[in-house]
Amino acid sequence: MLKSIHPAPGTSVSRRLSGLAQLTDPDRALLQDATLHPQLVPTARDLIVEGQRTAGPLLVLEGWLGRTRLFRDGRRQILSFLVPGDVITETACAHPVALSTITALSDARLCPAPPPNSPGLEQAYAASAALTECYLFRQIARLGRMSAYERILDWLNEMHERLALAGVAGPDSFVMPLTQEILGDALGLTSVHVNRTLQAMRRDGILEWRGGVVRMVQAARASDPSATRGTAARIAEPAAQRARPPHRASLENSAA
Amino acid sequence: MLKSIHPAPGTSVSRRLSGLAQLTDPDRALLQDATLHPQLVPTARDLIVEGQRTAGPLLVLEGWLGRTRLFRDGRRQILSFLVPGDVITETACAHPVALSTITALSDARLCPAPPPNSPGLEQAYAASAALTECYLFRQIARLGRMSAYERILDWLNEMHERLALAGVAGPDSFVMPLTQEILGDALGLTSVHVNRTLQAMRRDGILEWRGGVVRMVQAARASDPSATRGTAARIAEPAAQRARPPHRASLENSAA
DNA sequence: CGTCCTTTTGAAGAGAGTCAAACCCCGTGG
DNA sequence: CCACGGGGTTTGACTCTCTTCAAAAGGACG
Repeated sequence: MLKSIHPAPGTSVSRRLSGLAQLTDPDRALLQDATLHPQLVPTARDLIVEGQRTAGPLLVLEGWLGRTRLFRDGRRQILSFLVPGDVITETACAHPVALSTITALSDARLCPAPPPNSPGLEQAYAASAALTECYLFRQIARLGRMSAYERILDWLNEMHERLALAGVAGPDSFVMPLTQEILGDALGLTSVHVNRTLQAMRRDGILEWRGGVVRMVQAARASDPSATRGTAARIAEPAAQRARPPHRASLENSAA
Repeated sequence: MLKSIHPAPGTSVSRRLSGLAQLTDPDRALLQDATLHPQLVPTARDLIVEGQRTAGPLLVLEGWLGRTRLFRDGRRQILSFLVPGDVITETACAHPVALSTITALSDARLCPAPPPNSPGLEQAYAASAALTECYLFRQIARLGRMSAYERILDWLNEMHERLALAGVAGPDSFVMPLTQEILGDALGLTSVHVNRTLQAMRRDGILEWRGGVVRMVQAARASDPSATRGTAARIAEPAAQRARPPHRASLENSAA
C-alpha cells in the first residue's frame, strides 16, 4: 500500500544513510543484506519495554514506531517517533537497559543494524544519532513553547522532512498512519483538540488529510517560529521585551 | 557561597562519575588534573552557540547552564540544564556543529573533559550520556503531560537527584540559582504562573524556597506520576533510596 | 536613595480540557 | 444485501488551567 508513494520500500535505510554520509557500494550491500531477515512487529505491539535489557541497534525498514512513556494514571506521552530509515540505538552503558518503551504505531518491519565496519557507515550512524538528538530538542521546544496550531504544523513539517530523507514522502505529501489520539499523545494535546485544530488548518487551506495521506500547502512549510539565532545575553534580558505566542498561522510577526 | 552546602567544590565531577562507574585512582587523578585550568563563564554568557563548530567535551565544575532555544519572536525554551558534575558532549559527527546554544544561567566554571583512557572513565562517560538522554525524555513527558504543579515538583525532584549525584545537595535541599522566569522558560510556563504555583506548593507545605535555597518536604519526593522513575537510578547503580507514599491530589488517581 | 531586577498580586481573557453523544467508515456475518 | 459492531472522527456545551497586561512591592547594590 505504501508503494504508491515510495517505489522501493526495502531500501529506506540505505537511502537515508546515504544522505547522511558517503557510503561505498560494500556499505550499501551490507545494509541490503541486513534487510533480508526482517522482524515484523504488528500495530500496538511493544518492540522494547522500558527497563528491559536491550539487544543491539535496529534499523526501521517500514512502518512507524514511537518511544512512549506511560504514567501510572494512564496519561501517555509519545517521546519521539521512529520511521523508515531510522536507526534505533540505546546509549551504550554498563547496564544496557532501555530508557523508554518502543511501541509499533503501525505494522512495522525492522532488522538488526549491521556493525559499522567502514568509516562511511560509522559516520552515517553518528549523523543519524545527531539527528535523533536534534529531533528531541525540537520536540521539547514544541511542547514547551508552541500553541496547538503551531505544534501540529511544526510536527508535520518535521515528519515530512524525515520521511523525505528516507525517500518515502512525496514533494508535499506523505502517508500518516496515526490516529488523532496518538498525535495528541505526542503533542501534549487531547484528541478532541487535535481534531479541532486540524479543522482550523483545513479551513485555512494549508493542509489536506484524507485517507491517511497528508498533503501540505507550500505556505505551511514557511512557518517555523524557531529558527535560532544567537541567544546572546537575552537570558539576562528583562521579560518585558520578549514577545508573546502568536496563534494561528501568524508566526511571521517574527522579527528575523 | 556554594561552599556552605558542598564541602569540596572542585570535585563535583569526580564524585558524580565515581557514582556512575568504577573509577581507579589514576582516573580520579586525571579528572583532578583537568580541573586545574578551569574556564570561567559569567551569568548570561553563551558558552556555545547553536550552529557553531564545537570544541571537545567539557566538564561542569560549578554553576548552572542551560541548553536554550530562542524563537524568532522572542519566546524561549530551555531544553535542558547542565549542573556540576555533568559532562557536555556534542554528538560526534562529520560536521561537528552545536545542536543548541548553551548559556550560563549562573556564574559557571568548566574545564575540558579528559579523554577516556581507561575503561572506567569510558564507562562513566557512557553512563553520563545515558543519563542525559534519560533527562531529555523526562523533560518531554513533563512538558507534554503534566500540570504546572506537577512539572515544578517533578523538575525539583530531578534537580535534587542530579545535584545529589554530584554531592552538591543536602538531604532535602539544594541551591537554586535560577529566577522564576528562567524556570518558566524551562517548564513551558509564564513566570507569573510559576510564581503562583510555587505559592500553592508553599501553602501545601511541601516546599520552602528562600534566598536561593530550595528545601523540599519528604512528601514532595513521592509525587511522581510517571511510572518509570526508576530509570535514572538503574543507570546510576549507587542511587538513593526512594519511598513512594502517595501524595497530593491529581496524582493519586494513578492505577498501577 | 534611586535604579534595576525579581517577586507578588489583581482582574480579565483565551486556549485547551472534559464529558458525552452523534456520526462515519468498514469489515463482519446473518 | 443490509443490520451490527467497533474504532476513529466530529460536535456541542461547559469548565478550568494558564496566559495577559498592568502595576505594586521587595531587595540588592552603587
